[in-house]
Amino acid sequence: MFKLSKKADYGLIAVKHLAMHRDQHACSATEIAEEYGISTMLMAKVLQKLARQRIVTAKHGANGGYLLAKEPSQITALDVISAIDGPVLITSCVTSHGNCGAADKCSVREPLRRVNESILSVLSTVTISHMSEEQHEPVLVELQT
Amino acid sequence: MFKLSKKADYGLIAVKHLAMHRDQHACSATEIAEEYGISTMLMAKVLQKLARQRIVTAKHGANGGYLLAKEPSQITALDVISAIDGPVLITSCVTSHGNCGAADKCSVREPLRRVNESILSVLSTVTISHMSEEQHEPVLVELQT
DNA sequence: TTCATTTGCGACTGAATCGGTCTGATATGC
DNA sequence: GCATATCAGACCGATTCAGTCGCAAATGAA
Repeated sequence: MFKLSKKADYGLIAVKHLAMHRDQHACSATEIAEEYGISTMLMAKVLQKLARQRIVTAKHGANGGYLLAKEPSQITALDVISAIDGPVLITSCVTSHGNCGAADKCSVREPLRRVNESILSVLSTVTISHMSEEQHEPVLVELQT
Repeated sequence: MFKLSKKADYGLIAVKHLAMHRDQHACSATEIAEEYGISTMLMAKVLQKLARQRIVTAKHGANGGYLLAKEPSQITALDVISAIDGPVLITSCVTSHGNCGAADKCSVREPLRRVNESILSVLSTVTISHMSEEQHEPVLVELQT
């Protein structure tokens, strides 16, 4: 529980890799997968999802591969994670079409919604360029308790 | 992914319920379960885990039940969640006995560790009394990017 | 002291999710 | 035309999760 899926994990690795190698050649799924010892098939799938959400752009054909579609500072961890795993919702109650049967009785829905907001805020504060930098300046995130 | 388990969810509901009924009688698992339309068996299991982690205290026997072991302001969401689901780790890499095979190659481990810290910080800032109050004062959480 | 009530704990099951694979189609450069 | 890539969806096995059951132990009340 409360864990990133491996696919999302691989997505972050891939995007960071692309960020470090940009303005160079396009990186193929195979290239990235081998670099980090990850299954080629799986990495390909992850990159496809990232491409569909326009986080990376794909170049078909020989010597093709993937390139970042935006500046690393414009891509947040949340972008990558939700591109791969769908929207980040810490409880099933929080979903737009509230399907939680006990919704009317549930007393923790609203507080959890606020916790969810805070986590989204954390994830969208961290960008790929943050993840590549060495220095780590603290940032303050406002949290509605 | 990135979702609270239902058990953790129920745990928060139960603890909040106990917070609202404290200084009254001890609440049995059955009582709480029925109040929110949750399986009695499952709620009992959840409360047992909370008792084992000394978040609630159990009273055996007839008219027994559970009571909060601490002040609601001293119980954080993180306490409840990790009592039920174990430590909160957003990736398997982050664990103490780093079992991630590609650990040495993995370039996102350190950044994700910091994101994990931030989430822990959010979860441990929100207390049960916060979740019971109506007013929601913003709190600033420091986030190491 | 007997009995109903309630917690404690581990084993178990069915369902859902997840990691990972395979196949085939399509696009592109040489 | 062929090798190299991406694209899309079906597919499977393993793990995890929600929920159940049975039995033991503690406690209060009759």
